[in-house]
Amino acid sequence: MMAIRSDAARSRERILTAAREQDSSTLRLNDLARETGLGVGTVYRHFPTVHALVEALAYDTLIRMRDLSREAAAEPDAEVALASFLRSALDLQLADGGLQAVLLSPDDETDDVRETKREIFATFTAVLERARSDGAVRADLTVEQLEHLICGIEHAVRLGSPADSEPFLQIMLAGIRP
Amino acid sequence: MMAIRSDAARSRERILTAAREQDSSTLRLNDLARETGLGVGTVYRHFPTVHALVEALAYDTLIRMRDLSREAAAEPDAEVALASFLRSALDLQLADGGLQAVLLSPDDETDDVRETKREIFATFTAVLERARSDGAVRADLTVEQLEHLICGIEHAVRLGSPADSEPFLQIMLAGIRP
DNA sequence: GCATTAAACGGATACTTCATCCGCTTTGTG
DNA sequence: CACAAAGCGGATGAAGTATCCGTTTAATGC
Repeated sequence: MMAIRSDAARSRERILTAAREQDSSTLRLNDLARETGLGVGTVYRHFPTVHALVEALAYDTLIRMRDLSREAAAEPDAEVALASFLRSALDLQLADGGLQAVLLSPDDETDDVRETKREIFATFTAVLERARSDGAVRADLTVEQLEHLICGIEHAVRLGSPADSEPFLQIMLAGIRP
Repeated sequence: MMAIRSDAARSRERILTAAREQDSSTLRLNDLARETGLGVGTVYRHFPTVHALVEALAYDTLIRMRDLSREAAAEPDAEVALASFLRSALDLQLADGGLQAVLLSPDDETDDVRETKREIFATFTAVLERARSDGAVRADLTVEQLEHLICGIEHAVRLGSPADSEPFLQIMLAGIRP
């Protein structure tokens, strides 16, 4: 059996490196081909769609999110745990412009991404459940709603300055209490 | 001097009518030409860009927003006035998918739109000012921040169901209190 | 009515962007 | 070193975008 070929690994890295210098919302596969000196065919074989590339770019951030989720879940105080989880999620989504799309997409390109997302959502559910039974959040709030709210806050911060991040998060945290 | 020609008025209405049947985020000027039976040149003369068309489509909603703003500002209780203003803004933005872009755009196509937006923001500023001096909202919150938060909530609601609108608004209203 | 002309109309067409296909090249293995 | 299997490249066709200009039409003045 044949391992991953060295030229393919090199091409892949060249594409990812070039893509990291761009805004994920305006990525153009043909442009990356020109910038890297690779053929368009090569770029499209590695990443058949822009979303496949965005997902590959976001994978490191996703792993970081999983790790921070675990840490948040280990926090004894349920309300602190939830706040910590939400702050991490918001910070990472602001740092990685493609993460929101990856988190919300129902179709993951790779099993690694699917499994990592699964763990993050499971942890999130547990943290919210604990906060709920402590009476620290509104009883009717679901994980999906909170996820959407974080995406909304991300959007709001992007409309203004990154400095709005913390005040907006505080407003959300204050607002979700019973 | 020549008034607006009747054929031009008819073409304009045909385009607007056809455009209203579509999602404002996926409007295609060439498609509208085909659907209306008009030439592409005609469509592009009336609306040189998609944004020009979106703005024309949103104008009625914008007028409605201005009227509801005036009503909210007439409310004696400052906190109720602010809540009323924000609820109207959210509802209208959810009803008109192009309104957010029109409100946030710094470049308005027509003077009517510019003037209407100016009045809405002036009213909004006055309502927020009054709520602030009543101690009904956080002292450091600006009009821009609140505007962005409403856009964020709109985004969050669009990610889920319209039924999330009221709970999300409640969370925001609770969160912006001191 | 009819002539005049400014304005509007239409759609061919040039330009840009997107994604595939397939002949050629490179890599790793026996 | 031969020979698959995998990867590479870029010409190319399909799709979308927007302009230009010759033709038509509506309003106005006589």
